[in-house]
Amino acid sequence: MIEPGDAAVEDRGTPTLEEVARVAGVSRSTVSRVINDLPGVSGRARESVNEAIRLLGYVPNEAARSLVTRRTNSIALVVSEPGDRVFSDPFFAGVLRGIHSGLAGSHRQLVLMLMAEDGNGNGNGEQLEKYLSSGHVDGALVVSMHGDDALPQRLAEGGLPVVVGGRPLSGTEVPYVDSDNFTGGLLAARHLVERGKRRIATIAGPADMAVGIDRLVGWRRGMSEAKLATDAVVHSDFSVEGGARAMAELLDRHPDVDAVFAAADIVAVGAVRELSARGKRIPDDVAVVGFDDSVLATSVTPQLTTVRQTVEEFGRTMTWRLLAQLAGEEYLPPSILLPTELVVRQSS
Amino acid sequence: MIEPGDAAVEDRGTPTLEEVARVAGVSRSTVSRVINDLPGVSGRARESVNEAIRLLGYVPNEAARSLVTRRTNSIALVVSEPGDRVFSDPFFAGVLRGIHSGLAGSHRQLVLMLMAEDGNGNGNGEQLEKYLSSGHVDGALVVSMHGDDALPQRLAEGGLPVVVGGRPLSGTEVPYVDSDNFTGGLLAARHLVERGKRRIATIAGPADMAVGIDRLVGWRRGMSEAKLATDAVVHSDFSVEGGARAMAELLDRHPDVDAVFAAADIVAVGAVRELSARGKRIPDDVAVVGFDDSVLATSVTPQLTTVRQTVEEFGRTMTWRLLAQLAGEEYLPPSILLPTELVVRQSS
DNA sequence: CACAATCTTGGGAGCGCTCCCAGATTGCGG
DNA sequence: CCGCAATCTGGGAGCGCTCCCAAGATTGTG
Repeated sequence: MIEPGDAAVEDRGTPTLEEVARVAGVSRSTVSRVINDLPGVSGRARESVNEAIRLLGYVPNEAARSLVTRRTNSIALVVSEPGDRVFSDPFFAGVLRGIHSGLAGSHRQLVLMLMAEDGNGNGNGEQLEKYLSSGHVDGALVVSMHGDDALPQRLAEGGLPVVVGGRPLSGTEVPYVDSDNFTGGLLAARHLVERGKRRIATIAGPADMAVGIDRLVGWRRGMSEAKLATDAVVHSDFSVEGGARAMAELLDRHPDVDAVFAAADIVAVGAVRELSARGKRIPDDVAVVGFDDSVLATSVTPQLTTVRQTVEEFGRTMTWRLLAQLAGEEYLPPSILLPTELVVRQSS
Repeated sequence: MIEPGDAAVEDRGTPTLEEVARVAGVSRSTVSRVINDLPGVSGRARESVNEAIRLLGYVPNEAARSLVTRRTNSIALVVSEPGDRVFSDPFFAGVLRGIHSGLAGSHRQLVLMLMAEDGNGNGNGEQLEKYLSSGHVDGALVVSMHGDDALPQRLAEGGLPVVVGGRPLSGTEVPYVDSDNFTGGLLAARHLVERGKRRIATIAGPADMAVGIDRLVGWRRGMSEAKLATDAVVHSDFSVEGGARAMAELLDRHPDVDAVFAAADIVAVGAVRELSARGKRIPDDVAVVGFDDSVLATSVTPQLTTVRQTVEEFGRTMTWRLLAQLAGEEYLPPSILLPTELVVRQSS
């Protein structure tokens, strides 16, 4: 029996593979095999190695390992937003939780990188790109790209496995994960039609983001199905104020509006506020449908009918896709759409 | 002049120090000196090395460097919350932004680690602790510890530089950064007294968090100064509903309350909602003061008088403290309190 | 019982870098 | 013109690990 205090065990700094080998009475190679769970080790050897590891509190030196394997066991999460907006967004919180849960058990670390501008228009994008493409991480998850930033494309071309969250605007080879925003918009429109509404407006998201476009297009499809006009459209950013402003504009331009599909719950909240301010009853005068099914949906009065997307699954799926690619799996889907579903509450 | 395409430059994979040396016509050592900005290199040598680096697109291999220097150039951000709550919290978003900005130019990466439980009560805390104390990161920032988790203490004892965000409940040697919550509470109380209020209540934060206790104690101090009673106290979690419930309880128990200091804006929002529901006018019947000066403060009606804490500075200060410690600076303050100030708006 | 096939094991080489030390070069006063 | 310090440069060793290959141990088979 080996005990701490044995001459063989005594030691100064962090234990190395070599010392584990000495204590276990085997060679470096054998210890390495045990650690990496490789075959070709007798039960006896395996046991004494594990015992020695426990005894010494040995933890492999990642740097040394990384140096030879050319893997870093870390992946980057690139967030290309000023930070404030993203991080206070419940959507992002859910995605992050999903990523974390998707990473559990994979023995990989998450390196967080914000793409920021320093106020002089100088971003850290170049530096970030260099870092990412230099083998510091095994892969990257990129979320909330606006417009058609070609960063993911360039990274992928540089040989780095990349998965994008949210459909990129410009067609690209880079795999992405997204909610089925089109179907979500479609469901919202159909639902409002079924409710007997005929003058259905929408407050769409930003016109330069796929998430805005896709939901709008889905809504249009639903309207066309019912042979209804699709002219009551206003774009807004994702904020309460934006939603309120957009609602006001809609009411001014189309006083006969009897329903509105807002591209996000937060926008719907603004719309509800404006409607209430104008004395419109919800849903009788104007029905409202949101998108996201975030906490907001159930914390306003009336509670929102909304299109649910499973944000946590979003993050988990991105992670899964990336890890699968890293593992060299074949026939992986280039992109993945996650289902959305309608949740009916009081506002419609 | 060296050109890409020269025989000396041609190459297969990622360039190494050695190749840069060859191209530049100097030795490994000289290149290393240039890269690490060490003295003792002639201008001529330095130039040709830089030229070669540019030419080859050389980026140092962090693993190799880390292996010998025993530094990783990365620090951990440990968040010990279920994730959802923290990440959707604007406070945390600001802190994260501050950390990021504090890290800018330091050439260090942020490794994000969530302390999560898997629903069976099994956390990843042990694994996380092992990882952190095994030299995978140079230091750690730990935020939102609840109660008196001894993780930071243990990490610090293990030799890892640690800075905690928010005063730990139990006394500890670990340096921390916090807002001056005591003074914040004091300012709020004094302000309400000055406004002529005499029956001033408080909705305090959780009794097991320093942030809750300190603000409460500050309020008590302010009340004592004015010789006012400090019995109208109710604790609440940081949520709108909690705030509303707490306000209801206060009104039931002390119908004569004419002012309330809420330990957070989000709680104040709940209080405002409850007050409005009961037909109380703000600030005439009951004045309200919040804490944080988050976006909430200005997005409710009436806009909140609140105690401002500079969240971004919070994160930046944590980072600074950690980096300074890593740099071996002496006479560093064990803990740092950031000033809070009163922002008067409509609710008081 | 000899020999092949299989399973285990150990040692060497080398990943790309930093750091130390010794050697080469230069400057300058005696 | 030499000596000695100051400046600059190069090579070796080694960080802790993985991976390859050869050698040893064990088992099976004619």
